[in-house]
Amino acid sequence: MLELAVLGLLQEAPLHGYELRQRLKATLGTFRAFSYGSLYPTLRRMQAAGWITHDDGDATVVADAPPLTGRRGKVVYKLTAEGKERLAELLSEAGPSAWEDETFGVHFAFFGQTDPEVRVRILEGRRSRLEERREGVRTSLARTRSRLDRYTLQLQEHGLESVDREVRWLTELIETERRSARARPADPVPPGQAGTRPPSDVPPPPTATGRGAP
Amino acid sequence: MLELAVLGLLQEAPLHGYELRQRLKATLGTFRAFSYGSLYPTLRRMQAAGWITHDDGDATVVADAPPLTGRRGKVVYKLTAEGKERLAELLSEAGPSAWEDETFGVHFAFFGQTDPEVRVRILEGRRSRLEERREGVRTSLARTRSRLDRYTLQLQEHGLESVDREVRWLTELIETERRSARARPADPVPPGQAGTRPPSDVPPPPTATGRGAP
DNA sequence: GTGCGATGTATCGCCGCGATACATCGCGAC
DNA sequence: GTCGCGATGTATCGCGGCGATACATCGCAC
Repeated sequence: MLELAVLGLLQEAPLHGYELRQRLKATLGTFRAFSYGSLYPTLRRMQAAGWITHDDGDATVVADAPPLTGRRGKVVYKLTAEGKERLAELLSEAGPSAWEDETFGVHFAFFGQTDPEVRVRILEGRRSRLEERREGVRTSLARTRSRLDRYTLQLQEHGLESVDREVRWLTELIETERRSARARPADPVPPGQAGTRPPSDVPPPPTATGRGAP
Repeated sequence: MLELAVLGLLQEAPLHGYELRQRLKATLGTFRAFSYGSLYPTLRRMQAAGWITHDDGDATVVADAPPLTGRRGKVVYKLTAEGKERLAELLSEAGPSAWEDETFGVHFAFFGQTDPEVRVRILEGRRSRLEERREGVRTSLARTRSRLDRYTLQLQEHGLESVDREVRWLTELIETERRSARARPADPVPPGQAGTRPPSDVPPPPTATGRGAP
């Protein structure tokens, strides 16, 4: 989760912890926090796994600075070759691990680096996931509606409408993806491995954000 | 968090673990899971704290059943007097602890047992919280819009619209609360302590759910 | 020249989640 | 009539994220 986010961000440019967190907030802030309390341990884990290296800048340069004060240099992280492989692997995943509530946002944020085929499959997966849930809530709501507290009901209905909204959003996105896939054929994974391609040239931006009737 | 949810549910009726979880899903399912992995430890903690007791039903009744098979009776939990006090205390809180993302839903779900004054303050607190966040995202979006990836942008905008939607929802709810407060005066906390009252008679249900233009 | 807010690295304890294990019960298929 | 299966029921474990917190440096304003 955080792992994917970090790999995705470092793919674009080497960063140090603080900056990483800023980007995290800027990119995913609407729905996810990612405090240092998870970031640093994750970085440690990833380094141990060999996905990233820390090219720790100062420290060596200012080697004659008072070592007792614990002179701390910025620790700049960047991807290793294995890290890039790992990223490609994560980005090519199109299963539940990509469309569950907690993960979907992160995967979506890096759609720019994701294979078009995978994009569609993830979007569809999430949509049917949400549709399932919606049906569940709807029926359980129909059964218990009368017995329910006024506020509980209101909460339920607000949640239901949120889900509805996201389903509509996803449907729009899927259609857009389909359209640009049709406009750009000769893409159905000709060479060996899929998902490893970084380009992901943005398709003709179709004016985005269906500004229609909300 | 879970603590409040459990207290709130047990206030309505004694329940055992499994049932408790069902209710939890039914009441908050749209936005919160609450697996057994948190439920049982919480129940344990709450019992240790003295908020609840388990009137474990069977086990004693069928005392002659083979004890080696570990005959397990349903464990029915119910509130103690201290538990009721604790619940009242939690329900009377109208600070950030009541309107943050994770907590708001639970507090709202038990608005039926909450003092009308507190209800309004929580709703307003949440609303300004969301408005703050919205402003933050909006400006940061305005600054970086051009540099942003197509998908990141889309994600951001969808998030922003979600926040907008919730703000509108809250505004509606606040107005409704205000209206029923005006219709039912002589309520501004006449006796000693506030928030301790369980009645919370539902105000004249104003046909709910603004079925207007969505 | 001093204080304060942004930058920067890091840890700690808490809490919730998903997976899993295991036992019982009621019911329909065969 | 029994066999299995899905619902009911209690419980644990490890993982990962969160908020609070600590502490150090830097640049700038007053």
